[in-house]
Amino acid sequence: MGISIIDLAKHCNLSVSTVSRALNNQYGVSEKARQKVLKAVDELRYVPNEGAKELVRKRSNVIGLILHGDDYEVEPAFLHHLPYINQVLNEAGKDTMIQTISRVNYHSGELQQFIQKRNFEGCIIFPGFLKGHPIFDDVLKIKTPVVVLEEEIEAPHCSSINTDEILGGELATEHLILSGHKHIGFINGLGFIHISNLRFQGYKKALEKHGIPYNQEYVMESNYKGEGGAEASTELLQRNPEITAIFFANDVMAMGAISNLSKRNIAVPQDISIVGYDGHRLSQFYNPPLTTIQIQYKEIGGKAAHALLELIEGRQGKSVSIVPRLLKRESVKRIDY
Amino acid sequence: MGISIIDLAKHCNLSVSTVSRALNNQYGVSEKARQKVLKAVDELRYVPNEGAKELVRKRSNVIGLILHGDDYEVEPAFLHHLPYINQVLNEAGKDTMIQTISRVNYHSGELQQFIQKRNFEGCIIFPGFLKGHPIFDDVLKIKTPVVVLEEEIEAPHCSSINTDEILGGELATEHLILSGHKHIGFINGLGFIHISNLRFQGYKKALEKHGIPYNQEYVMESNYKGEGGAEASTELLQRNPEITAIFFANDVMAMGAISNLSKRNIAVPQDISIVGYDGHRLSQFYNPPLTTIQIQYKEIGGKAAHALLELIEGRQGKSVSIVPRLLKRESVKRIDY
DNA sequence: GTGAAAGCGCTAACAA
DNA sequence: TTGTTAGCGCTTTCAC
Repeated sequence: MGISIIDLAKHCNLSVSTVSRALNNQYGVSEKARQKVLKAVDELRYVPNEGAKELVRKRSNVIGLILHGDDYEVEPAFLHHLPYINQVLNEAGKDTMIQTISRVNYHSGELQQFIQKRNFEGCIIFPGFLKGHPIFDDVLKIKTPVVVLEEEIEAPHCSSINTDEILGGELATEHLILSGHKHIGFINGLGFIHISNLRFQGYKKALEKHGIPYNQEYVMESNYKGEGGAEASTELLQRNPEITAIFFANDVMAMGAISNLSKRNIAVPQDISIVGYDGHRLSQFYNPPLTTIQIQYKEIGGKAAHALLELIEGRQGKSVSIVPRLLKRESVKRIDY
Repeated sequence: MGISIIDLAKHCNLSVSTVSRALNNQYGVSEKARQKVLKAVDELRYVPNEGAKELVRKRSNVIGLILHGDDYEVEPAFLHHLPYINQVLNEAGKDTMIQTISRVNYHSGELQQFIQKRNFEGCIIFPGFLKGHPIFDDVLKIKTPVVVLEEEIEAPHCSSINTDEILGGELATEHLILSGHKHIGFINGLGFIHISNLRFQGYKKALEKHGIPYNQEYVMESNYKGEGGAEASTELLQRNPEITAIFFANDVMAMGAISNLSKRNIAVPQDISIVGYDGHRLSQFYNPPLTTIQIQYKEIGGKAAHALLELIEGRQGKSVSIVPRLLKRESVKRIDY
């Protein structure tokens, strides 16, 4: 293990405490001593051991990033936020540690263990844990600051950052309505996932706002996967040939559906209009470029990181709502009636 | 800070060292004492402080994951490997810490600093740093085990995991040739990125193997982005209308191109055949499903993690080559001539 | 302005 | 089998 503060002190003919003070920019160090220390740091390539600091200071400067670790066949949602969050935290001088937690085999208390083990100053729980997952009970039991992404939580030591999913569903559906569509299908993701319900609510809200009767026949539940989108849309259109547009609860299902429709010579947007949800990086290069709802990953990441920093400073938790944007592209056709 | 080993010892009427031994499953502890300790751990919810262990053991159990941190407009390549690597490492009992390092403003010695600061047992350098980046010089200067992804490096304390990119380029091009294409364009990514050259070599190798003369006019360099792929393919086809197939050095450019061609009523694969590279998760749901070269992210991640674990155990570094696979889908048309 | 010394939580000699 | 103690690298009283 490299050289320690003791080596540094010897090299400078100073006491350890003086060196420590110089290193931490504290008062009560002569300019001469300070310079001597700084010079020695350079010469000896001294790097302070954060672990040792942590032990005495009782704060670690480490943030735990809690990801689910079950299967990555489906693109894990956390990947979109991760780099942005990490970058902001790093810039604020925090180090980040990834903790993979099982969605299925979680045992109560696991979160606390991870926090204590590495003495996390706070943590961020990434999307992927279902509402009602025991990890959220554990979050309420502790006092360590926690920021939860894409999930509501209320406690003084917690903040949550949520996209306004209802608005997202509404924007998507309304865009279809304003483009002249009357018979609009909705293919939702898994019903037990919270955001599915919100996006669904948005769909209904838009219909109502524009005086279009809600038809249960036009709604199907799928699985957020490409194949699922393809199957569901096939069935939906077969049963309801009058449908001219479909809103999918995520981009992947929308893509799966378009790809599949195309094989059967049903063209988008000529024969049917499609709106996705997520604003996936590749959606703009889809064929046709996909109209979708943009989730603001960078904004969410930044706000999440700052919210955590605030909690660590001692401020009260809050709930932040992020406004999604409609990205108008080419998968929707304007129709006259 | 929770309860310490001293509290535990008092609670058990045992000495700290006995408790420590019991906790670490060491010999020389009576069954009775061990049980007493284990029970107390449960009751008091004792969680050992890893930082303190680290200090005395001089090994941290922490792996540094080195990511670049400059811009994430383009999907960062590291995201694909990250969850797999992290999962294997976590399962092996290692914790992982993310360190974001600038590609542009790197100053020599930065890597060592990060390693010493948190006492990393080893680190993994993710793709994104160019060949010749000063971080690789630093890697050679240290003795801490390092695994480098998608970059060659040779030293006893280093291992590197590389996709056989030449083979990838060859497979892609050969598939086109075997489908009857003679005039095959290649749209490469940025020339100063190492993998670009390798994929290009693979392209030439396949041509040569099948006796098709290499035509420099058929090759263009773009930027790995969707718009770039669109522009380059437009120009390429304009200048060389006899081209019937294009191999793109990544999926995103291929998608950008297809989307753009489609607007101009050039259909894939009817009018032109396309092969991408990467095996992006969404490529199978593209319209049409994209024929591409699958990079084995999971395999690479797993091998990288294990390679690092081996280095930490004291074994010599090695270089692992991963074989990419051709995913035959529907963006290539078989033509007769 | 500086130094001596205690102590953070833990492991690992060494003694008993 | 158990206990005592030194010490990992650092910060922080408390004297001087």
